[in-house]
Amino acid sequence: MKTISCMNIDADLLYSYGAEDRNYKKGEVIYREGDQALYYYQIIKGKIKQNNYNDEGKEFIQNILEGQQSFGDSMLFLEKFYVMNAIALTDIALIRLPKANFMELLENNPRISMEMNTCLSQRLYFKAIMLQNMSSSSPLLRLKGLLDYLKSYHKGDGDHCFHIELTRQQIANLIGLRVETVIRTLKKLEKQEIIRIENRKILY
DNA sequence: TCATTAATCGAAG
DNA sequence: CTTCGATTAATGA
Repeated sequence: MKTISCMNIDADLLYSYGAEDRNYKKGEVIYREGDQALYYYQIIKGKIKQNNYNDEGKEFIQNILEGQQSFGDSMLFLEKFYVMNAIALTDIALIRLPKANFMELLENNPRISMEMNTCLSQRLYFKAIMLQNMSSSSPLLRLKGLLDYLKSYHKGDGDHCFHIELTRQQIANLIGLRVETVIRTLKKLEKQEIIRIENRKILY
C-alpha cells in the first residue's frame, strides 16, 4: 500500500551522515511501543506496518509502508516514546540514521527539511481522514473510506482499475473490524458494483 | 507434494 | 457485528 507520500532522502546522502544498513526478517520488530526514538528509518526494500494492540489484544494497524518511505520520524522531533510498534511484514532492508545525525542533515539541507514538513503534514492528513472514517458506525462506510483514501493517493486514479494490495486481514485491522466482516462487506460493495473482485483481488 | 497462510462460509450469540 | 469451527484456495519451499 502506498498510503503516504513521504520522505525519500538520497541513500548516499544518508550514508555520508553515518547511516547504516539494517536487515530484518518477516515478523521481526524494528521498534516497539514505549521505545525511545533514536533513529530515522528509511525503507530500501520490503514492507513494514505500524500497529498497536488494545487491552483485549486486538491488533490495530496504524499504517503500512513500503518502497522508499521513511517511518517513525515524527517522534524524532519530540522527546517522546513511540506510541506504536514497527514490524516487518516481509523480509526487509532499511537504512537507519541516528537522530543527532539526522538533525544535522536537516540543518544542512533546508530543502529536505521542507520535504519533511510535507511528509509530516501528509501523515496528519491521513490520520484525519481515517479518524473520520473510523467514527462511522457503518462498516460499509469505514471500508469505503479506506478504499477512497487509498485510491485518491494512488496516482492515475480514474477508472476502477486500482488494485488494493492488502490482505483482508490487514484491511480489517486498519478499520477495526473482523476479517469475516470485511469479506462480507466487500461482497456487498461488489454487488453494488462499487468494486470488482477478481481472483480475490480487490479492484476499485 | 507437503505445510503454512489467507480467504470463505455457515451457524450461533 | 463477533466468535467458532471447518473447508478450500493460494503460496512457497
